[in-house]
Amino acid sequence: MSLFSGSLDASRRYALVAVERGIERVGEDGAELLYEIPGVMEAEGAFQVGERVGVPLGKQKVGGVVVGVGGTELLGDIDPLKIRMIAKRTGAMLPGPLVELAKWIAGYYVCPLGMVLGTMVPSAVKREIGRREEVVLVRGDGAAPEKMASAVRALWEKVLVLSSEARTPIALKVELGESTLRGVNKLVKLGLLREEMREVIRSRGHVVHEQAFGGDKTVTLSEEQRGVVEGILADVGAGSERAGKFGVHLLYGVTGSGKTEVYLRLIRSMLMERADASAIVLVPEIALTPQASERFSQRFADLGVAVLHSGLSASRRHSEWARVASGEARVVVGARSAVFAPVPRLGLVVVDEEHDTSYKQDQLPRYHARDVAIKRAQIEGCAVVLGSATPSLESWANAGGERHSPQRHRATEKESEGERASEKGGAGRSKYRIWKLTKRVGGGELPRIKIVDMYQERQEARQLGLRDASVLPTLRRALHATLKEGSQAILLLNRRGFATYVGCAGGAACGWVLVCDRCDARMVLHRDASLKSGELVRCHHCLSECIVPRVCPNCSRGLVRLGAGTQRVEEELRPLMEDLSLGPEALIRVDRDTMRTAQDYFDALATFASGRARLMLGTQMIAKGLDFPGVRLVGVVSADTGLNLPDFRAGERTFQLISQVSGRAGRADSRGVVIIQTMEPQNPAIVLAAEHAFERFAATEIAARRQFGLPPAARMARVVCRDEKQALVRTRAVALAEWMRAWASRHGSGAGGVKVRGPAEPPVTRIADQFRLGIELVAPRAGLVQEALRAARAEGLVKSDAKTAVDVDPVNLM
DNA sequence: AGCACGCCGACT
DNA sequence: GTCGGCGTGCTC
Repeated sequence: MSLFSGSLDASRRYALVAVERGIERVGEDGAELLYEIPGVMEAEGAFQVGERVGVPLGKQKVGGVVVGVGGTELLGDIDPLKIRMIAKRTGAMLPGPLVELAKWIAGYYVCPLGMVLGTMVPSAVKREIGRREEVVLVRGDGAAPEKMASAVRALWEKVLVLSSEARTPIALKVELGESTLRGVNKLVKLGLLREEMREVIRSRGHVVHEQAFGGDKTVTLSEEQRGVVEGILADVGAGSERAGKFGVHLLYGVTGSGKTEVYLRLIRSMLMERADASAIVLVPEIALTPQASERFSQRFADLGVAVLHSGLSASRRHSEWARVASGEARVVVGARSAVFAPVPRLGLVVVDEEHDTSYKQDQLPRYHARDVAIKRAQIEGCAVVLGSATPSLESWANAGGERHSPQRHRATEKESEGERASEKGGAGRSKYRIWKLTKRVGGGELPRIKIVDMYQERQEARQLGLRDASVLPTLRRALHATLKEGSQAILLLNRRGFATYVGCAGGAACGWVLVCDRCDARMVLHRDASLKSGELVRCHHCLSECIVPRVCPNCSRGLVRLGAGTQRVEEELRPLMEDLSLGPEALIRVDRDTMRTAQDYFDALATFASGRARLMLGTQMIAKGLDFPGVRLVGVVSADTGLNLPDFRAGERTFQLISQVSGRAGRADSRGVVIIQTMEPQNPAIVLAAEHAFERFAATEIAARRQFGLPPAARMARVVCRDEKQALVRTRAVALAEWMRAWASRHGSGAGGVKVRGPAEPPVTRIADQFRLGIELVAPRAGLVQEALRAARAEGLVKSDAKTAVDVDPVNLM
């Protein structure tokens, strides 16, 4: 407590601080706490909104961000005696627009402001990792004395030619061409140079070695690319007074059509035009490959590039953050959280592979980086470019993609026009501008995609004596031929482990299946050479592991290992590699089990790029990112893994995954081949993906979503209640759903209002001993959904605690 | 995150 | 009557 507390002094300064650890009261105001600014701190420099501070909260000290500064008027009805002093200025600072963005996120995703601000600051920055004080030399005010040794005078003359910025003694020595510090020290003694302390972020931590991939070649743009670049620049108002206008641009370009080159040109133009501006490029984490980062680093070496990938050490992360904040690095390339890069002024945002679901954070705050990027661009007044070969249906609908479609279906035409008018407030104008790249650069053709029916193929396999094979005859023959001719192949199976489950050999007669004792899910069998048994089962939900029993605990029969994951396919293909006289290194498996660190992943990609590996087998990790010119064949071992999920986006996901992985096959000089194994050869998601018919897929899918009142035709939020006691979840979920329905009927139900669905059991009803029940809110406008959630929160029915999860715009149905 | 507060069951 | 279990709410 201050010595002077009690005597209210109008000259006191206060700061509203949003503390990082959850203060529940969410809402327009009241969630932040008021602290007094100590006079001595203010004297060092005025406090600003966005400054990160340490404050006492109860008995501990916590971090928080200043969201308001003022005098006694901030006190309101708070007892002045309760107000404590800010304990520390951390030196970290969020630019004003980021604080505004945080407020929007807190409102939109219905979570505490402090939590949002807390996630905007990387933990390496909070923990001040790599922060050091070092001595630097600056030119003093004193004049050179009359009497000076000639060598010293000569040195001083050299110093006067240099710029006046501060340097470390060593740096100065090197710059002056001296071999020792002797001369520099002499100048300090004479008072010509003055010592000062400076704070630096030193990162000595290891940097992930980035293999050379041939680097960046400046290419000439195709007609199409040039049209897009010029069109977007014109829309942004480049070259005019109003350069820097907000606008969302959806760049829909087939795989290999050179979207990246378009981003590069746009960034160059925007940053040359506005010398104080920076650009942010978001990519899915897994696509943040050395190849991609090298391309940006080389092209923008003059502007400074910060690449934020998961392989960075904490100190490096901190120093990159500082470089971005200072404007030293004006191009930021990173995954989801890079949308919070503290650039001094934003000139352009690019969201590559905008449909990618990894942009949605699955923990609090559950934000979608693409949508946050759009909001940030709106706040800062700049353009956003969303790029994809398979745009999310949300973005496609926002861009009015259906109307631009050349093969619009006559059947849906009338309906969609009518609906759109009401959806877009009657104007019928699209929120985003759409730009298309329809041709591959260099004139390459899209790969030929062949669908094979797994029922038929299995029969053939049995005749050939291939029992329980996952890679069936057609794909097997193509793989054999491809490897034999010296080309490379990629095989996708979106399932880790060896077998998807373990069951009783008695089959239906017994029915026993090995399930997790803490979750309502089957356990996945993984081979593990380090164990005596050579295998274990793991729950992919709670990560618990156990040893496989020898016999069925129910009936003592033997056990069978059913369903194939990447490990089993790897084992199945080893003999094929040997047949072709290829060594073990020719086949690499890329999934979360083999790729523990970013370095492992980069090494694997480098091995494949070098041609030492000929076949890359993996999960969706291998579906995006790199271009490997040697790849002639892409195989999808089972297109059905995602198709049968109880998620209304299952078809969309499958379409995207097939399109993405197909894009890896064949480039400029040779047409690639893609073989898709499926049990549902008639499924539209697969058939249309095979025909490269995104626009037709989107049109039919959006029509279906509209019919069922699902996104993008509506907006959705989910609330999942969790509890150890099943009865308690039910009570809470039912109470919440009933309250929501009552609220909805009071606030205009029917087509224009909020619809409440559930409570309903999610696909996995129990995870880590927590029973779960979900409630869905659906409304034509996002604002309505939030209004409903906020009202429920005000009632105390919804909290962001361990027992409740609120997810606005969910991308997977948890 | 801690920690005080308070409501309810078990025991001196 | 009191002790202490833990579930709930507050921290400027």
